Amino acid sequence: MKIAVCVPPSRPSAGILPCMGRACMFGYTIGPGMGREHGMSAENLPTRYDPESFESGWYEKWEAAGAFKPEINPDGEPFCIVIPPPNVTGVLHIGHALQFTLQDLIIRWRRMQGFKALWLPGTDHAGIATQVMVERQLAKEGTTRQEVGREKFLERMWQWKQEHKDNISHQAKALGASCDWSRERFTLDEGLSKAVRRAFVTLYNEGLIYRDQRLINWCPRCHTALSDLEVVHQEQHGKLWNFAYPLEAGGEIVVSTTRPETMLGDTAIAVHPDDERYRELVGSFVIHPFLDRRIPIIADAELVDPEFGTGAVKVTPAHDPNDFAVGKRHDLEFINILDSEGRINANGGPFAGQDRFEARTAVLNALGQKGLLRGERPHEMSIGHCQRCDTIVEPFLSKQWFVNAKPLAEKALDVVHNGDVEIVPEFWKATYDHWLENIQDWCISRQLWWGHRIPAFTCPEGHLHVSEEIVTTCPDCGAPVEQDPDVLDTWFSSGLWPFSTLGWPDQTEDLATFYPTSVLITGFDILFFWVARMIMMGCHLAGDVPFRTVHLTGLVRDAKGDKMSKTKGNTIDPLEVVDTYGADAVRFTLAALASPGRDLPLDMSRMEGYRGFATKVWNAARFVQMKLQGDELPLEQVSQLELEAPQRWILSRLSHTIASVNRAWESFRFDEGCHQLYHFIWHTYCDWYLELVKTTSDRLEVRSVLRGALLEALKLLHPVMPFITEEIASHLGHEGMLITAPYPVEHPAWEDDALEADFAALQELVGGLRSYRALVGLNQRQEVSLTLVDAGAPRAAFFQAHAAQLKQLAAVGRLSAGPAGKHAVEDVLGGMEVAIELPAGAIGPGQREKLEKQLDQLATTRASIEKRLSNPGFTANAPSEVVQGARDQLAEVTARLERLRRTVEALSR
RNA sequence: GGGAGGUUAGCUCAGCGGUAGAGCACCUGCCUUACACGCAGGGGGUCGUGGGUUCAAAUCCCCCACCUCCCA
Repeated sequence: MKIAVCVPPSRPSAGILPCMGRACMFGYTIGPGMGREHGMSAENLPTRYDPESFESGWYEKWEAAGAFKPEINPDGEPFCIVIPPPNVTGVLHIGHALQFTLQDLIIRWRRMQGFKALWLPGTDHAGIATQVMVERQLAKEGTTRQEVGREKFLERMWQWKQEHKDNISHQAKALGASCDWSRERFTLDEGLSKAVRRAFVTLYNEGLIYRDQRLINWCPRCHTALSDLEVVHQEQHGKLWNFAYPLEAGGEIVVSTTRPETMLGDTAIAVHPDDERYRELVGSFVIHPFLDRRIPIIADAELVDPEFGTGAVKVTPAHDPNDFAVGKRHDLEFINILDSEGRINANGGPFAGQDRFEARTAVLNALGQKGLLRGERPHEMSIGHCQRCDTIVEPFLSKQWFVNAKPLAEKALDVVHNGDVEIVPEFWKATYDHWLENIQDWCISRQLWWGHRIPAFTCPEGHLHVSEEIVTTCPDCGAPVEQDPDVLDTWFSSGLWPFSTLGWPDQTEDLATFYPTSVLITGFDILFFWVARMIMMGCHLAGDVPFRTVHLTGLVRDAKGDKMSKTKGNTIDPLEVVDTYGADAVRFTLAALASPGRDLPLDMSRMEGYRGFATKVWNAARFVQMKLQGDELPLEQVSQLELEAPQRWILSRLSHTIASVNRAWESFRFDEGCHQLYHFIWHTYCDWYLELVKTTSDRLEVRSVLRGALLEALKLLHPVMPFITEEIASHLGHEGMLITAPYPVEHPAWEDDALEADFAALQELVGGLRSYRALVGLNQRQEVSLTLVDAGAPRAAFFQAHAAQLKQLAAVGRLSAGPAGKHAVEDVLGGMEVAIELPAGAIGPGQREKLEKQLDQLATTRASIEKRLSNPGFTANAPSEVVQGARDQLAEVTARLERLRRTVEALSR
């Protein structure tokens, strides 16, 4: 294959229409005075569309040409997308393929429009998730990370990261992702780590990051704190137990609990202050049945609902968020009864060493033995699980680092309200607002090894120093210091991604050029985790919003609409479907299914259908190629000649299509753009235009339009189907690659509504003729005679002039004007009265029945229009064009009714 | 409990104030020299229920039902 490396023309800055005068616009390099011949050197397109044979080749050519780098359009306006970095946890799934497709579509479109377009790729270290993977690997080898040691363990992590990162890049390339790999980033890169340290220190110095002993979510499996967002609440059938605490003064008080084992940490019993039943007891004490402890009875209106259970509540400040607040309010003792594994610690007395669930049973048994159990009943409750390993999380008292999120959230709310950041689809704003308005402080420290080490240093004296640079000795006392062993929440570094990847905190050229970035495309499921935090961090640290627009996509689901998951086994491997259907079909399918704000039920039959579309394009191109002689003119030249109607018509349709496709991309209506492309190429260009010109395709201007319109359509399609469009264009003698060709722009001069109306009439006439042919079972090629009854009608001349096309499209053997023949079917088609001469006896009783059914339908239609028109309110209030439309329609229906009735009557004789 | 989205042809979804659309599936003819991953023709919907606004409502407003998701 001939490889032409495109040297892109310098173009005016983006947003401005590319110069129409430039000869290379339509792919030709035109020397002085002479169009260079094309096409003769290009090989014929193979008969079979075989995506595998050319896809990877094109990717290499694009990359070799530097087409993915923004510098390819040095003078363009900057346009930037940073990739939502896939986790290095594993391989990409079809949801990534969706997002890669949409991002690539937008970036290719903008690049072709002349923008200095950057799509910056990268991956995320995904702290817990990845560490869990490697820990599992170690477990299989019969060891643990503690045994291996921090240093060796991290080596394993980096090894894992490298393998998976390579795999991810490979998958992205197979999909055609045109990202600038020279700018690829990883969240643990030195530059990004520096950004993390700067962010941490800055926020710390501003008082927005602090360390505190608080109740956090603890995963006993991962041995780490989690943020609230990383806890997944699941409804579960539990039990509510009642048991009695003996009163110090004799008697008992019965409390209800879903977690009896926590009674080991109880430091109060709370009742409602207005509750008559317990008023006397407030201020007295109960005796702990297993531990040597007196526990006060307190009154708290906030915690206690007197209607619920017995109206008395045990209070465990160190193991329940509500109780924690009570503990603070009443200055209670905070007794931690668990260790980091979720086992009862020494504070649990006789139960020490037992797992939390064993302890539950043991405590219940012990209560039973002491005769303190007072019954149980089923209870529905919501239990928090670790997002990564599904272990039940434990509210746990622990010293952690937090971000004071409220001040950051306020700004993040502002920028969305005032439009600095646009959220698409808009309805997500409500969810975004709600979350930010109720935001809680964000626990950012993790007891993991894989991540950014917290830049905090402490000496044995307890002096704390937070510093971007490594501290070795305490500036206060000179003692050696130790760095905080913990790492930061992955989302902390992800929150910096749009600017850390561009070089922040250094004031790099990329940062100056591309920040704020233009668009973020990501799934709605990480709106809080990531999108909101990027906005908070960007506004606060980078001084501006991280992106102008965020487009939230739906989730890819299986054909039945179920969520994909490995356990269900309904996941789809992007590489596998690319192998089966070709990357272009996969991309087109995903983009066409991407209706705003909706999930994408992915049915393989859709994929097959769009592979069919790719094949259609391929075959259309083969047809065109067969007609070419090598001297075709570029579209801009040929469109200035006196063209015949079919050529002017396809250019008019093309221009309208170009306009709607651009509009669709502009508004993220990927579905709409794809449907426009599909319809134009298949149902306009192939079904009608190719058929219209089959008899005239030897002429230069016809061949030129045939080729030129196809090339324009290919450019229009290129952002969705980059490979096939590139491959075909090269075979049609297009000079230079489509990836850097100017994106088509609307040509108002080509648009001709009157002509389109004529062609719509022609299509209706052809459709009618085919219908009658099918009605009587006439072969599609068997000729019929057509009479234009009202020879003076304006459209008669148009039809007469296109007798050749009528023959080609509807096998009209003889076209005449004048009165209808005796045995003709009369009808009104394409806005004029026509008579179709069918072979004698073609219409039998069966056909007559169908015609009569048609008559009934027409009569019904007419009645409804008449009803509308007879309403004085309608004629008085409706816009005149609507009323006129109804009148025209009535006239046409009436005319058809008369003609058809005449036909049926004639048949009856 | 709070919030968001959905309910349109067998399936998956567009349309969101002026005569019900697409793709796939289905039925009937066709290998018409680009394409059977095709060509042509066709059947199929009281647009979730009930009210209201309007000359006109799938489309706007209200009530309800059911489904999905998020937050607590």
